[in-house]
Amino acid sequence: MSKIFQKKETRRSELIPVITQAFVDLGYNRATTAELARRCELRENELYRLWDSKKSMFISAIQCIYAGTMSEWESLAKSRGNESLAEKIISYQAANHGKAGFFRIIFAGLQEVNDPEIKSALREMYQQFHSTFVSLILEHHGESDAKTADEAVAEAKLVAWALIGIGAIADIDRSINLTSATQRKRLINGVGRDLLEMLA
Amino acid sequence: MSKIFQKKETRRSELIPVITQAFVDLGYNRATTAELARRCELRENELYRLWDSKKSMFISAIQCIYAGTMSEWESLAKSRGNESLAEKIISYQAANHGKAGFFRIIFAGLQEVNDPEIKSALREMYQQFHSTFVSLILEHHGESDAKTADEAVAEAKLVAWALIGIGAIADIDRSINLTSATQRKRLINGVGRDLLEMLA
DNA sequence: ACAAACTGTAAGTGAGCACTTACAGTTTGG
DNA sequence: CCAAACTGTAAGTGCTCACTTACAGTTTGT
Repeated sequence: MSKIFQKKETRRSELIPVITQAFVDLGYNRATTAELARRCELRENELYRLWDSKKSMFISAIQCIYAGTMSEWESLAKSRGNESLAEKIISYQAANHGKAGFFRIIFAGLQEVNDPEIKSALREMYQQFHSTFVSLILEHHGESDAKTADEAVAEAKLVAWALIGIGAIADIDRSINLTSATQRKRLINGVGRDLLEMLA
Repeated sequence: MSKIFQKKETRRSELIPVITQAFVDLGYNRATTAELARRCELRENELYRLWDSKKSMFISAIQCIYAGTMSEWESLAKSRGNESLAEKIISYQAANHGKAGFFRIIFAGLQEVNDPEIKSALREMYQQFHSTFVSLILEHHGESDAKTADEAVAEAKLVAWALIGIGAIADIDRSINLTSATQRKRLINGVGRDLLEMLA
Protein backbone atom coordinates (compact mmCIF):
# COMPACT_ATOMS: atom_id res chain seq x y z
CA MET A 1 0.00 0.00 0.00
CA SER A 2 2.65 2.45 1.06
CA LYS A 3 4.86 1.31 -1.76
CA ILE A 4 2.22 2.09 -4.35
CA PHE A 5 1.73 5.52 -2.89
CA GLN A 6 5.44 6.15 -3.05
CA LYS A 7 5.52 5.10 -6.63
CA LYS A 8 2.83 7.63 -7.41
CA GLU A 9 4.87 10.32 -5.70
CA THR A 10 7.93 9.25 -7.65
CA ARG A 11 6.09 9.55 -10.92
CA ARG A 12 4.75 12.94 -9.98
CA SER A 13 8.20 14.22 -9.16
CA GLU A 14 9.51 12.89 -12.46
CA LEU A 15 6.78 14.63 -14.40
CA ILE A 16 6.65 17.96 -12.57
CA PRO A 17 9.69 19.41 -14.35
CA VAL A 18 8.18 18.57 -17.73
CA ILE A 19 4.85 20.12 -16.80
CA THR A 20 6.55 23.16 -15.32
CA GLN A 21 8.48 23.74 -18.51
CA ALA A 22 5.26 23.55 -20.50
CA PHE A 23 3.64 26.22 -18.34
CA VAL A 24 6.75 28.37 -18.63
CA ASP A 25 6.82 28.01 -22.40
CA LEU A 26 3.14 28.39 -23.08
CA GLY A 27 1.40 30.04 -20.16
CA TYR A 28 -1.64 28.55 -18.49
CA ASN A 29 -4.23 28.33 -21.24
CA ARG A 30 -2.00 27.39 -24.12
CA ALA A 31 -0.53 24.59 -22.02
CA THR A 32 -3.56 22.41 -22.67
CA THR A 33 -4.01 19.10 -20.91
CA ALA A 34 -3.48 17.41 -24.27
CA GLU A 35 -0.16 19.20 -24.68
CA LEU A 36 0.92 18.39 -21.13
CA ALA A 37 0.13 14.73 -21.73
CA ARG A 38 2.02 14.78 -25.02
CA ARG A 39 5.11 16.23 -23.37
CA CYS A 40 4.89 13.72 -20.54
CA GLU A 41 4.45 10.96 -23.11
CA LEU A 42 1.27 9.62 -21.64
CA ARG A 43 -2.50 10.08 -21.92
CA GLU A 44 -4.58 12.79 -20.37
CA ASN A 45 -6.37 10.50 -17.96
CA GLU A 46 -3.06 9.23 -16.67
CA LEU A 47 -2.22 12.80 -15.71
CA TYR A 48 -5.54 12.98 -13.94
CA ARG A 49 -4.63 9.93 -11.93
CA LEU A 50 -1.67 11.86 -10.54
CA TRP A 51 -3.25 15.31 -10.16
CA ASP A 52 -6.91 15.98 -9.67
CA SER A 53 -7.05 19.05 -11.88
CA LYS A 54 -5.02 21.23 -14.20
CA LYS A 55 -5.04 23.87 -11.50
CA SER A 56 -3.26 21.56 -9.08
CA MET A 57 -0.68 20.77 -11.76
CA PHE A 58 -0.06 24.48 -12.06
CA ILE A 59 0.36 24.87 -8.31
CA SER A 60 2.85 22.00 -8.35
CA ALA A 61 4.68 23.87 -11.10
CA ILE A 62 4.86 27.03 -9.02
CA GLN A 63 6.41 25.08 -6.17
CA CYS A 64 8.79 23.39 -8.59
CA ILE A 65 10.02 26.74 -9.88
CA TYR A 66 10.59 28.00 -6.38
CA ALA A 67 12.42 24.91 -5.22
CA GLY A 68 14.53 24.82 -8.37
CA THR A 69 15.61 28.42 -8.03
CA MET A 70 16.48 27.96 -4.39
CA SER A 71 18.61 24.92 -5.03
CA GLU A 72 20.43 26.75 -7.82
CA TRP A 73 21.22 29.56 -5.42
CA GLU A 74 22.39 27.15 -2.81
CA SER A 75 24.92 25.68 -5.17
CA LEU A 76 26.02 29.21 -6.06
CA ALA A 77 26.55 29.85 -2.36
CA LYS A 78 28.90 26.89 -2.21
CA SER A 79 30.83 27.99 -5.29
CA ARG A 80 34.04 29.87 -4.64
CA GLY A 81 34.86 33.43 -5.51
CA ASN A 82 35.17 36.45 -3.26
CA GLU A 83 31.91 38.02 -4.37
CA SER A 84 28.94 38.07 -2.07
CA LEU A 85 26.15 35.60 -2.82
CA ALA A 86 23.98 38.48 -4.00
CA GLU A 87 26.59 39.38 -6.58
CA LYS A 88 26.95 35.80 -7.65
CA ILE A 89 23.23 35.52 -8.16
CA ILE A 90 23.09 38.67 -10.23
CA SER A 91 25.90 37.41 -12.44
CA TYR A 92 24.20 34.06 -12.73
CA GLN A 93 20.86 35.60 -13.63
CA ALA A 94 22.56 37.81 -16.19
CA ALA A 95 24.10 34.76 -17.80
CA ASN A 96 20.95 32.62 -17.67
CA HIS A 97 18.15 35.16 -17.83
CA GLY A 98 14.74 33.71 -18.13
CA LYS A 99 15.84 30.11 -17.94
CA ALA A 100 13.86 29.53 -14.82
CA GLY A 101 10.84 31.27 -16.23
CA PHE A 102 10.16 32.67 -12.84
CA PHE A 103 8.31 35.65 -14.14
CA ARG A 104 6.46 34.10 -16.98
CA ILE A 105 4.73 31.72 -14.66
CA ILE A 106 3.76 34.62 -12.44
CA PHE A 107 2.21 36.46 -15.32
CA ALA A 108 0.38 33.38 -16.40
CA GLY A 109 -0.96 32.76 -12.95
CA LEU A 110 -2.06 36.32 -12.50
CA GLN A 111 -3.66 37.16 -15.75
CA GLU A 112 -4.93 33.97 -17.24
CA VAL A 113 -6.63 32.54 -14.23
CA ASN A 114 -8.30 34.39 -11.45
CA ASP A 115 -8.23 31.83 -8.76
CA PRO A 116 -7.71 32.56 -5.06
CA GLU A 117 -5.76 29.35 -4.51
CA ILE A 118 -3.35 30.14 -7.32
CA LYS A 119 -2.99 33.74 -6.21
CA SER A 120 -2.08 32.73 -2.71
CA ALA A 121 0.38 30.11 -3.96
CA LEU A 122 2.03 32.81 -6.05
CA ARG A 123 1.99 35.30 -3.25
CA GLU A 124 3.62 32.85 -0.91
CA MET A 125 6.35 32.02 -3.39
CA TYR A 126 7.00 35.61 -4.22
CA GLN A 127 7.23 36.66 -0.62
CA GLN A 128 9.63 33.88 0.25
CA PHE A 129 11.71 34.78 -2.75
CA HIS A 130 11.68 38.44 -1.78
CA SER A 131 12.62 37.86 1.83
CA THR A 132 15.50 35.64 0.77
CA PHE A 133 16.66 38.45 -1.45
CA VAL A 134 16.40 40.95 1.40
CA SER A 135 18.66 38.79 3.57
CA LEU A 136 21.13 38.48 0.73
CA ILE A 137 21.24 42.24 0.27
CA LEU A 138 21.77 42.88 3.96
CA GLU A 139 24.43 40.19 4.07
CA HIS A 140 26.14 41.77 1.07
CA HIS A 141 26.45 45.03 2.97
CA GLY A 142 27.66 43.40 6.14
CA GLU A 143 26.70 44.26 9.68
CA SER A 144 28.48 47.55 10.14
CA ASP A 145 26.64 50.41 8.52
CA ALA A 146 25.95 54.05 9.24
CA LYS A 147 22.20 53.66 9.49
CA THR A 148 20.11 51.71 11.93
CA ALA A 149 19.10 48.14 11.25
CA ASP A 150 15.47 49.10 10.67
CA GLU A 151 16.30 51.66 8.04
CA ALA A 152 18.63 49.26 6.30
CA VAL A 153 15.97 46.58 6.19
CA ALA A 154 13.37 48.97 4.80
CA GLU A 155 15.72 50.06 2.06
CA ALA A 156 16.80 46.53 1.30
CA LYS A 157 13.17 45.57 0.82
CA LEU A 158 12.72 48.21 -1.84
CA VAL A 159 15.93 47.23 -3.55
CA ALA A 160 14.83 43.61 -3.55
CA TRP A 161 11.59 44.50 -5.32
CA ALA A 162 13.52 46.57 -7.79
CA LEU A 163 15.82 43.66 -8.55
CA ILE A 164 12.81 41.44 -9.10
CA GLY A 165 11.46 44.11 -11.42
CA ILE A 166 14.64 44.06 -13.45
CA GLY A 167 14.28 40.32 -13.78
CA ALA A 168 10.71 40.75 -14.92
CA ILE A 169 11.54 43.23 -17.61
CA ALA A 170 14.46 41.12 -18.79
CA ASP A 171 12.04 38.22 -19.19
CA ILE A 172 9.58 40.34 -21.15
CA ASP A 173 12.42 41.62 -23.26
CA ARG A 174 13.53 38.13 -24.05
CA SER A 175 10.11 36.86 -24.94
CA ILE A 176 9.41 39.52 -27.54
CA ASN A 177 13.01 39.96 -28.66
CA LEU A 178 12.94 43.59 -27.76
CA THR A 179 16.66 44.20 -27.51
CA SER A 180 19.46 41.67 -27.55
CA ALA A 181 20.92 39.07 -25.26
CA THR A 182 23.99 41.21 -24.66
CA GLN A 183 21.97 44.24 -23.73
CA ARG A 184 19.82 42.18 -21.41
CA LYS A 185 22.97 40.92 -19.76
CA ARG A 186 24.23 44.46 -19.35
CA LEU A 187 20.90 45.47 -17.87
CA ILE A 188 20.94 42.83 -15.18
CA ASN A 189 24.63 43.07 -14.44
CA GLY A 190 24.88 46.84 -14.64
CA VAL A 191 21.71 48.10 -13.07
CA GLY A 192 21.46 45.07 -10.79
CA ARG A 193 24.84 45.76 -9.22
CA ASP A 194 24.14 49.46 -8.94
CA LEU A 195 20.89 48.70 -7.17
CA LEU A 196 22.71 46.40 -4.82
CA GLU A 197 25.05 49.19 -3.79
CA MET A 198 22.24 51.67 -3.54
CA LEU A 199 21.46 51.87 0.12
CA ALA A 200 21.60 55.64 0.04
CA MET B 1 -21.27 57.21 -47.75
CA SER B 2 -18.42 58.98 -46.05
CA LYS B 3 -20.76 60.01 -43.26
CA ILE B 4 -21.61 56.41 -42.50
CA PHE B 5 -17.94 55.50 -42.38
CA GLN B 6 -17.28 58.36 -40.02
CA LYS B 7 -20.07 57.24 -37.79
CA LYS B 8 -18.52 53.78 -37.63
CA GLU B 9 -15.21 55.33 -36.65
CA THR B 10 -16.94 57.41 -34.01
CA ARG B 11 -18.53 54.35 -32.49
CA ARG B 12 -15.25 52.50 -32.51
CA SER B 13 -13.51 55.32 -30.71
CA GLU B 14 -16.29 55.43 -28.13
CA LEU B 15 -16.03 51.71 -27.48
CA ILE B 16 -12.26 51.29 -27.50
CA PRO B 17 -11.78 52.57 -23.93
CA VAL B 18 -14.38 50.13 -22.65
CA ILE B 19 -12.79 47.24 -24.49
CA THR B 20 -9.34 48.27 -23.36
CA GLN B 21 -10.41 48.32 -19.76
CA ALA B 22 -11.85 44.84 -20.13
CA PHE B 23 -8.54 43.51 -21.48
CA VAL B 24 -6.67 45.28 -18.68
CA ASP B 25 -8.98 43.83 -16.03
CA LEU B 26 -9.26 40.33 -17.37
CA GLY B 27 -6.42 39.58 -19.76
CA TYR B 28 -6.99 38.24 -23.24
CA ASN B 29 -8.82 34.98 -22.73
CA ARG B 30 -10.99 35.91 -19.80
CA ALA B 31 -12.14 38.97 -21.73
CA THR B 32 -14.52 36.87 -23.80
CA THR B 33 -16.41 38.36 -26.70
CA ALA B 34 -19.59 37.92 -24.67
CA GLU B 35 -18.07 39.93 -21.83
CA LEU B 36 -16.81 42.63 -24.18
CA ALA B 37 -20.27 42.95 -25.70
CA ARG B 38 -21.85 43.10 -22.27
CA ARG B 39 -19.55 45.91 -21.17
CA CYS B 40 -20.20 47.78 -24.40
CA GLU B 41 -23.92 47.22 -23.92
CA LEU B 42 -24.47 45.65 -27.29
CA ARG B 43 -24.46 42.22 -28.94
CA GLU B 44 -21.49 40.24 -30.06
CA ASN B 45 -22.28 40.54 -33.75
CA GLU B 46 -22.43 44.29 -33.43
CA LEU B 47 -18.87 44.23 -32.17
CA TYR B 48 -17.98 42.13 -35.19
CA ARG B 49 -19.42 44.79 -37.45
CA LEU B 50 -16.87 47.23 -36.03
CA TRP B 51 -13.86 44.92 -35.74
CA ASP B 52 -13.27 41.84 -37.79
CA SER B 53 -11.86 39.74 -34.96
CA LYS B 54 -11.12 39.73 -31.28
CA LYS B 55 -7.46 39.99 -32.14
CA SER B 56 -8.00 43.30 -33.90
CA MET B 57 -9.92 44.55 -30.88
CA PHE B 58 -6.91 43.70 -28.79
CA ILE B 59 -4.56 45.52 -31.13
CA SER B 60 -6.82 48.57 -30.93
CA ALA B 61 -6.61 48.29 -27.16
CA ILE B 62 -2.82 48.27 -27.27
CA GLN B 63 -2.83 51.44 -29.31
CA CYS B 64 -5.38 52.97 -26.97
CA ILE B 65 -3.17 52.33 -23.96
CA TYR B 66 -0.18 53.85 -25.67
CA ALA B 67 -2.06 56.94 -26.84
CA GLY B 68 -3.66 57.41 -23.44
CA THR B 69 -0.36 57.21 -21.59
CA MET B 70 1.26 59.64 -23.98
CA SER B 71 -1.48 62.20 -23.62
CA GLU B 72 -1.30 61.92 -19.84
CA TRP B 73 2.40 62.63 -20.01
CA GLU B 74 1.86 65.56 -22.29
CA SER B 75 -0.46 67.18 -19.82
CA LEU B 76 2.12 66.51 -17.11
CA ALA B 77 4.67 68.31 -19.26
CA LYS B 78 2.43 71.34 -19.34
CA SER B 79 1.83 71.29 -15.60
CA ARG B 80 4.00 73.61 -13.57
CA GLY B 81 6.59 72.74 -10.99
CA ASN B 82 10.35 72.93 -11.18
CA GLU B 83 10.86 69.20 -11.48
CA SER B 84 11.93 67.65 -14.74
CA LEU B 85 9.24 65.84 -16.72
CA ALA B 86 10.89 62.54 -15.82
CA GLU B 87 10.45 63.32 -12.15
CA LYS B 88 6.87 64.40 -12.68
CA ILE B 89 6.11 61.13 -14.43
CA ILE B 90 7.65 59.11 -11.65
CA SER B 91 5.58 60.96 -9.05
CA TYR B 92 2.50 60.54 -11.17
CA GLN B 93 3.08 56.82 -11.65
CA ALA B 94 3.69 56.43 -7.94
CA ALA B 95 0.36 58.07 -7.22
CA ASN B 96 -1.59 56.23 -9.90
CA HIS B 97 0.27 52.94 -10.22
CA GLY B 98 -1.36 50.43 -12.45
CA LYS B 99 -4.21 52.65 -13.53
CA ALA B 100 -3.16 52.52 -17.13
CA GLY B 101 -2.66 48.82 -17.01
CA PHE B 102 0.31 49.22 -19.25
CA PHE B 103 2.01 46.12 -18.03
CA ARG B 104 -0.95 43.88 -17.60
CA ILE B 105 -1.83 44.18 -21.24
CA ILE B 106 1.72 43.37 -22.16
CA PHE B 107 1.64 40.23 -20.12
CA ALA B 108 -1.67 39.26 -21.59
CA GLY B 109 -0.44 39.79 -25.12
CA LEU B 110 2.73 37.88 -24.53
CA GLN B 111 1.61 34.88 -22.65
CA GLU B 112 -1.94 34.21 -23.62
CA VAL B 113 -1.68 34.55 -27.34
CA ASN B 114 1.24 33.71 -29.51
CA ASP B 115 0.50 35.77 -32.52
CA PRO B 116 3.13 37.54 -34.61
CA GLU B 117 0.86 40.50 -35.31
CA ILE B 118 0.17 41.05 -31.62
CA LYS B 119 3.80 40.59 -30.71
CA SER B 120 4.91 43.19 -33.18
CA ALA B 121 2.21 45.62 -32.06
CA LEU B 122 3.47 45.19 -28.52
CA ARG B 123 7.07 45.48 -29.50
CA GLU B 124 6.39 48.68 -31.36
CA MET B 125 4.53 50.20 -28.45
CA TYR B 126 7.15 49.18 -25.98
CA GLN B 127 10.00 50.53 -28.03
CA GLN B 128 8.30 53.87 -28.53
CA PHE B 129 7.60 54.01 -24.85
CA HIS B 130 11.18 53.16 -24.03
CA SER B 131 12.70 55.68 -26.41
CA THR B 132 10.45 58.39 -25.02
CA PHE B 133 11.73 57.49 -21.60
CA VAL B 134 15.34 57.62 -22.76
CA SER B 135 14.84 61.16 -24.05
CA LEU B 136 13.24 62.15 -20.78
CA ILE B 137 16.15 60.77 -18.79
CA LEU B 138 18.71 62.56 -20.94
CA GLU B 139 16.68 65.73 -20.71
CA HIS B 140 16.54 65.37 -16.96
CA HIS B 141 20.32 65.33 -16.80
CA GLY B 142 20.75 68.27 -19.13
CA GLU B 143 23.33 68.63 -21.86
CA SER B 144 26.47 69.17 -19.84
CA ASP B 145 27.87 65.97 -18.47
CA ALA B 146 31.27 64.48 -17.87
CA LYS B 147 30.82 61.56 -20.19
CA THR B 148 30.33 61.47 -23.96
CA ALA B 149 26.87 61.57 -25.47
CA ASP B 150 27.09 57.96 -26.63
CA GLU B 151 27.91 56.69 -23.18
CA ALA B 152 25.11 58.73 -21.67
CA VAL B 153 22.60 57.35 -24.15
CA ALA B 154 23.70 53.79 -23.52
CA GLU B 155 23.30 54.22 -19.78
CA ALA B 156 20.00 56.03 -20.14
CA LYS B 157 18.67 53.09 -22.14
CA LEU B 158 19.46 50.71 -19.32
CA VAL B 159 17.94 53.01 -16.75
CA ALA B 160 14.81 53.32 -18.87
CA TRP B 161 14.39 49.54 -18.94
CA ALA B 162 14.97 49.42 -15.22
CA LEU B 163 12.25 52.02 -14.65
CA ILE B 164 9.87 50.01 -16.80
CA GLY B 165 10.80 47.00 -14.69
CA ILE B 166 9.87 48.85 -11.52
CA GLY B 167 6.52 49.66 -13.06
CA ALA B 168 6.03 46.03 -13.96
CA ILE B 169 6.73 44.76 -10.49
CA ALA B 170 4.51 47.44 -8.97
CA ASP B 171 1.71 46.20 -11.19
CA ILE B 172 2.27 42.59 -10.16
CA ASP B 173 2.42 43.69 -6.57
CA ARG B 174 -0.88 45.44 -6.87
CA SER B 175 -2.66 42.61 -8.57
CA ILE B 176 -1.83 40.03 -5.93
CA ASN B 177 -1.80 42.45 -2.99
CA LEU B 178 1.73 41.55 -2.19
CA THR B 179 2.63 44.56 -0.11
CA SER B 180 0.66 47.77 0.37
CA ALA B 181 -0.20 50.84 -1.61
CA THR B 182 2.15 52.95 0.48
CA GLN B 183 5.04 50.61 0.00
CA ARG B 184 4.40 50.49 -3.72
CA LYS B 185 4.45 54.24 -3.79
CA ARG B 186 7.72 54.30 -1.93
CA LEU B 187 9.14 51.76 -4.35
CA ILE B 188 8.36 53.81 -7.40
CA ASN B 189 9.23 57.16 -5.87
CA GLY B 190 12.31 56.01 -4.01
CA VAL B 191 13.99 53.58 -6.33
CA GLY B 192 12.63 55.36 -9.40
CA ARG B 193 14.30 58.60 -8.47
CA ASP B 194 17.52 56.90 -7.48
CA LEU B 195 17.60 55.15 -10.82
CA LEU B 196 17.04 58.45 -12.54
CA GLU B 197 20.12 59.90 -10.88
CA MET B 198 22.13 56.81 -11.50
CA LEU B 199 24.23 57.59 -14.54
CA ALA B 200 27.37 56.37 -12.83
C1' DA C 1 -2.04 -18.63 -8.28
C1' DC C 2 -5.33 -15.31 -7.77
C1' DA C 3 -7.62 -11.25 -6.48
C1' DA C 4 -6.81 -6.44 -5.93
C1' DA C 5 -4.59 -2.58 -7.45
C1' DC C 6 -2.24 -0.26 -11.11
C1' DT C 7 -1.12 1.12 -16.15
C1' DG C 8 -2.13 1.86 -21.01
C1' DT C 9 -5.35 2.91 -24.90
C1' DA C 10 -9.32 4.80 -26.92
C1' DA C 11 -13.38 7.06 -27.07
C1' DG C 12 -16.38 10.19 -25.31
C1' DT C 13 -19.04 14.41 -22.78
C1' DG C 14 -20.62 18.74 -21.82
C1' DA C 15 -19.43 23.41 -21.43
C1' DG C 16 -17.59 27.61 -23.27
C1' DC C 17 -15.67 30.01 -26.89
C1' DA C 18 -14.98 32.99 -31.31
C1' DC C 19 -17.56 33.95 -34.83
C1' DT C 20 -21.94 33.70 -38.12
C1' DT C 21 -26.61 33.87 -40.04
C1' DA C 22 -31.31 35.34 -40.35
C1' DC C 23 -34.43 38.67 -40.00
C1' DA C 24 -37.32 42.53 -38.40
C1' DG C 25 -37.10 47.47 -37.46
C1' DT C 26 -34.95 52.04 -38.40
C1' DT C 27 -32.45 55.68 -40.69
C1' DT C 28 -30.98 58.09 -44.73
C1' DG C 29 -30.11 59.94 -49.47
C1' DG C 30 -32.03 61.07 -53.84
C1' DC D 1 -41.37 57.86 -50.70
C1' DC D 2 -38.81 54.11 -51.55
C1' DA D 3 -34.72 51.52 -51.94
C1' DA D 4 -30.35 50.89 -49.89
C1' DA D 5 -27.71 50.86 -45.93
C1' DC D 6 -27.57 50.48 -40.96
C1' DT D 7 -29.00 48.79 -36.11
C1' DG D 8 -30.98 45.58 -32.79
C1' DT D 9 -32.34 40.85 -31.30
C1' DA D 10 -32.04 36.00 -31.26
C1' DA D 11 -30.43 31.76 -32.38
C1' DG D 12 -27.02 28.91 -33.94
C1' DT D 13 -22.27 26.52 -35.61
C1' DG D 14 -18.27 24.21 -35.24
C1' DC D 15 -14.37 23.81 -32.54
C1' DT D 16 -11.42 23.24 -28.50
C1' DC D 17 -10.86 22.27 -23.90
C1' DA D 18 -10.86 20.19 -19.14
C1' DC D 19 -12.20 16.23 -17.50
C1' DT D 20 -14.48 11.25 -17.61
C1' DT D 21 -15.66 6.43 -18.62
C1' DA D 22 -14.86 1.83 -20.23
C1' DC D 23 -12.05 -1.76 -20.69
C1' DA D 24 -8.08 -4.79 -21.65
C1' DG D 25 -3.36 -5.83 -20.04
C1' DT D 26 0.10 -5.94 -16.30
C1' DT D 27 2.04 -5.91 -11.40
C1' DT D 28 1.93 -7.04 -6.85
C1' DG D 29 1.12 -8.94 -2.15
C1' DT D 30 -0.05 -13.05 0.02
